[in-house]
Amino acid sequence: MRLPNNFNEQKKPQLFEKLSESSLEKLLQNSVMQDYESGRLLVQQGDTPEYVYLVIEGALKTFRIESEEGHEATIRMLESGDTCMEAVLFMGCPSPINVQTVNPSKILQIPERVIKKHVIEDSQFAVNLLRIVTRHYKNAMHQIDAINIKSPLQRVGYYFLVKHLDAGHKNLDFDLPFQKQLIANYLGMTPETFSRTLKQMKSFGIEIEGEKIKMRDAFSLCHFCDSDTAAICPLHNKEHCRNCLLH
Amino acid sequence: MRLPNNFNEQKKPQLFEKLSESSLEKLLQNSVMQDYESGRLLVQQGDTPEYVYLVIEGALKTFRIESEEGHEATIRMLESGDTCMEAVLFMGCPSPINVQTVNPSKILQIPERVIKKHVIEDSQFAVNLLRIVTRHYKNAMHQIDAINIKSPLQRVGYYFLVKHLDAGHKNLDFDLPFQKQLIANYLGMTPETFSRTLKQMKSFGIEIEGEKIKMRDAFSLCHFCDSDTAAICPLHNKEHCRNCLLH
DNA sequence: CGGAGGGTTGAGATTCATCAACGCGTGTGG
DNA sequence: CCACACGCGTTGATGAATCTCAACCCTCCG
Repeated sequence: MRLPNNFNEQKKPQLFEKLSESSLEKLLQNSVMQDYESGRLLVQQGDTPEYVYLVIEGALKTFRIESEEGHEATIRMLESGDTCMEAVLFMGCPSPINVQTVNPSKILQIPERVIKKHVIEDSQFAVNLLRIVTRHYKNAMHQIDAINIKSPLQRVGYYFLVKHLDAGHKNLDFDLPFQKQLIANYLGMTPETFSRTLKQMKSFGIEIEGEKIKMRDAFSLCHFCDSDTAAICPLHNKEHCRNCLLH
Repeated sequence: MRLPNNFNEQKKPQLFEKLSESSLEKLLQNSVMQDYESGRLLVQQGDTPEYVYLVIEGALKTFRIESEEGHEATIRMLESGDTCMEAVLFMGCPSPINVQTVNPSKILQIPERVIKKHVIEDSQFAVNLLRIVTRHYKNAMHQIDAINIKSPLQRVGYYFLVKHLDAGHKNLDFDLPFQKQLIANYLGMTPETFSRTLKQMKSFGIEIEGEKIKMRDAFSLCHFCDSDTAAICPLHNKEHCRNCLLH
């Protein structure tokens, strides 16, 4: 079992970060690499969790379904390098979420037992898990307040800001990593309102062409910043962010 | 530093669960017990996290504030035995949340350094933290789908169901543990709609008198159950839940 | 060429927030 | 002891915002 080189070179907390060779080997030896077609349901609400899923290539979404109408609420959207179900393993209950591929995907699956055993044996691994789960939790908190108290415009703006910082703050262009329907649902709105909101973004100096996003300048998205995102932004407090609400 | 006896006798995952005497002692020796009046702000968005807070008596809420209008989004409401800021410690960023007392409270504060060091030294403690954080995350996921795809009636119903199961499924009566404003905000609605929704609950056999909730029978709330809550319900699949949407 | 899926646009309906007023219980100060 | 103010909860009328439904365009693909 081998992973692509420089698979771990990302800024997000990673499952295998700083693990010793032997520790990593133990995990990989008991894991399975698998290919899936797009739209494949890997986990259903109510299933007992069996694996942690690590996306090698492709994309997944995790979501909940309401029983009556069948409406979906997207919890997370995962790209290459992301994991899911690590948190669910430790909840001690059936899975509260569905997991589904949204593209053809290559997935590494690590069995539940292997993970639980390894947490006890390797405290670095435990810390990695803690970092990952808390990161998820942080995003969830942002989602909650976004849906509760932010306007659609603010939600899209904040989403763009995060994507922009992810892409490196020097790039004034970036791509939407998922199809618009999916992003819309993740942001708690219909595709229609998402589309309408995108047009409003023009007045902030943001041009949208298909999935390409182009910012007029590096400060176009400052308007949507908040205190815990400012801490990540390399422009914060160096040159004063023009529209920053924090000032 | 001593804790009340049988402080650990709860079904929720607890910070000090299964710790050895010496391990527990190390934690408590470096902690501070403090009393606060109601309404005291313990942590602000943007602060660097300094403590984990364990509620001995009283109540806290954690919430986020939107910059423009000052609207609040409640993330969690804590009672005696609950902790907060454990997750934030491992996010590696300024606190994304505010923490405030909603009652006069007695709080045990464990410094950040003590926690981080102890996670490495005692893997049982690491697992405890994982359990707690994943529990929070689970609740956050429920909040997200509640606000996204559930009607106010369903949100209140589900909230009641959880409180009912918390209180022990044999009790047909239980109390609202917080003031209605707060619960309303937690559920992502105004106090007005919360009040109006409470009246609708009567048609499901739920009587509300002030903060007292009285269920007509043990199945009154089955209508609001979902797959991951059913796993906790002692009535599930024994006697078939009458209105259960899962069947 | 035709169909399917994603995205956009428009018109209408619904729902919840907003605003305002009131009742009620409590605590306070004259 | 009473008057009053205050906070919380409730109720009603109004309006705005977003969802819904429908039609249309586009691209991709068989």
